[in-house]
Amino acid sequence: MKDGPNIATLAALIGDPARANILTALMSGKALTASELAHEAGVTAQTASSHLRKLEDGALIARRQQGRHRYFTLAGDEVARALEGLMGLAATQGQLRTRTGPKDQALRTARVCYNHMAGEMGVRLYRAMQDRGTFRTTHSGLDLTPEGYDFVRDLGLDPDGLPPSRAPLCRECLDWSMRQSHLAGRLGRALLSRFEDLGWVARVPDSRILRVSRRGEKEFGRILG
Amino acid sequence: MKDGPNIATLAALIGDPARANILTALMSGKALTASELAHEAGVTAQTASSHLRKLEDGALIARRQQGRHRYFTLAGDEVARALEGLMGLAATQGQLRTRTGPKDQALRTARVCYNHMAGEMGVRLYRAMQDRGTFRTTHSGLDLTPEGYDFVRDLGLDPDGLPPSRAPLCRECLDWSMRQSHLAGRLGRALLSRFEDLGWVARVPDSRILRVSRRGEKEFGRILG
DNA sequence: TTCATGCTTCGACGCTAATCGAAGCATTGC
DNA sequence: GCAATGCTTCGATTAGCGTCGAAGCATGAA
Repeated sequence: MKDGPNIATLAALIGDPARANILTALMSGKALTASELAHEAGVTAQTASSHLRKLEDGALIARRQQGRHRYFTLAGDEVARALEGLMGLAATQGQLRTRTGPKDQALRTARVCYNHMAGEMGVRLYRAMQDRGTFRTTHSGLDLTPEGYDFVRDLGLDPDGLPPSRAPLCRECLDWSMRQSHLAGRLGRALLSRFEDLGWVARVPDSRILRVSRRGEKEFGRILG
Repeated sequence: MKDGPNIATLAALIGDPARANILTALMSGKALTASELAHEAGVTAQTASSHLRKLEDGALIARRQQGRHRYFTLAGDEVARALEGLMGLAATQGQLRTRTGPKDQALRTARVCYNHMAGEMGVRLYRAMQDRGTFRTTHSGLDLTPEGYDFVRDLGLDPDGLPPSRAPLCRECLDWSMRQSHLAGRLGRALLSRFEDLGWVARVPDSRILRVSRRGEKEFGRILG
């Protein structure tokens, strides 16, 4: 048999604890330096350097030199999606790192998934948008209806004016904590960015947790009906 | 940081070549014996036994004793989905096992993805169904429209009479070769089964390849317009 | 230039885990 | 009961890889 793509080397690459920690840290969407990642992974700089090299060779992360720092990010959307997939499976098996502490609860409420919003807030928002007829499925994927355009414009975003990229405008992303989809794609990214600008949510430093402000609570409550 | 589920142990479990081969073989959806899997993985029976034990402890596969044979299957939908996700990422990186040989081509045309149809045929079918307005998105996921019910009934299936399970009726599954979605879920499973009964497609032994019969070509051509 | 910072390379150590031969249990068939 | 088949357990070997100390190399600051 041995059909299909070779997943062994890829999975082995993710399968080391230090590298998994690095990748998880990069799921915040931020670019982090080698030293920061070494600290996240709990290993020395030398060891981290070796891991980063392997991850880069495996095309899971990308590097960007800036001065004497080297910033690393996930190589792309595809990588983030596969990682979220693994997290989803791990979560169903109770393989949670922390035994549902307060931090875990905060993660489930709202968090960053690479560059869009995930967790309960993300899923509820996506559901509310669906119930308003924001989306339609076409053969090329998820698309905005005219009502959807209005909804997005009301939030102060122009769907046609988003920064172009290879990624689709709308895409579903399976949420590991909710076991339902939330919104990803260029629109998902733009929405999170917009919510931050509006001060509805704020990133907690050194974490993927999103803190929802009082104002955010109110505004989301209005949108979610 | 160290937020979220522990993906390292899970990925490490998948990351061994022998175990990856075993899991890939089980993606055919069939239940295979320990000896068959040992052969697929290219290791001796003892080694395979050790791997199977680990996979079972990791809740990736399930065993079923039958006489003096032990049959193994994937533990569920979730596992198949995560594996397909990894294959998707691996495929984008050109990590194909066989360098696009004839076998690879056949896999891309039509194959089994756990229990539903994937590859070009699967994606084209799903697209055609979408263009006919077969589906609508609700907050609980993908659902059939009245037109969708008619479409499925015309194929000789009763959507309400499908075998019950925890899995949703309709679900998207990202196709690693096409980079687009095909249909999974209980309906996806029922459709593949129906196509086999009708003789439109047939499984190639010891492989995930689906061979489309002449009659199948004609009928699919009719459906796909 | 000189020093400090950030990262990488080299080399050596240690440990985990994959592998298989041989033996041990079950289950089935005769 | 006895032999054959299918699978697992045990034990020993081996190879690979993660790890870190020490040194090397850039870049930027003083």
